[in-house]
Amino acid sequence: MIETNIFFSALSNDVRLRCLMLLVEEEELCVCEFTHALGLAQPAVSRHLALLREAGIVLDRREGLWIHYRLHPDMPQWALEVLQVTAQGIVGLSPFQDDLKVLEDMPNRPGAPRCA
Amino acid sequence: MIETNIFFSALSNDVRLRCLMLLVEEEELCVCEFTHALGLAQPAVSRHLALLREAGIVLDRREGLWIHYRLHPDMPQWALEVLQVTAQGIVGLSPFQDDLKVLEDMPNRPGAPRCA
DNA sequence: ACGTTATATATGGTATTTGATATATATTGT
DNA sequence: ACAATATATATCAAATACCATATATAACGT
Repeated sequence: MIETNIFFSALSNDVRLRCLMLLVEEEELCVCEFTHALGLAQPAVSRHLALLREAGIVLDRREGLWIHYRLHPDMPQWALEVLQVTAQGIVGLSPFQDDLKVLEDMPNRPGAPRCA
Repeated sequence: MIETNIFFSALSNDVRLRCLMLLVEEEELCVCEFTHALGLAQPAVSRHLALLREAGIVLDRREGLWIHYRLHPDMPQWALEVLQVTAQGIVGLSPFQDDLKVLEDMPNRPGAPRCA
């Protein structure tokens, strides 16, 4: 990822920022976990994740039917720090706080790293 | 400032991000310094600064004919950290690096805190 | 090969953002 | 009161982003 305007416009949408805040906390998530946590329709989530992927902010990995997303390991250090600093600042606020709670209560999570 | 989408969409424009990166380094600048450093028309700069003001990211202060802008002191800590981390990451790249150099070489700067 | 599940892409309508240009406001000096 | 300077706002066309809905793809089990 190179262009700062693409990076920040990616963060400027609520749905995408909520997805990223979840990824800062949760390491790796599949689409069904995002749709469950955010309470949004699958095409909406998928389209926003596609934009994050094209921006180089997330990386996807297919495993059977599931596609797992995580923060892109090649993201510049400053961009990762922006995400982490933002998460520290807003993770206690709505709707981000609720998203995490809903995700943790989700039944039958696919890969489910247990949330400490 | 409260809404994350307003904050990040403010940063998603090149002109505004360049203004903010200058403010992270320079403390306080007036409009003529922005227009000189960025090489843009006054109305363009003024409108972008207005947007930053409405978003609560900068604060303006009139002194005679000049209007000085600085980072808003009431900005949430995490937002300020986002700006600082971003500056550390990109201040060495174009066009941000050049903006600073052009500003330092500007003749007859108004308040001009000398740049260390 | 067929159905099912998980995810992706396409489409169209509407709203927002942008850049360029013109005009307005506010302050100072005379 | 007038001119000059610094800055702000208004306007409009073009581009972009957004949401909702419909459709397509890809992998798996039978």
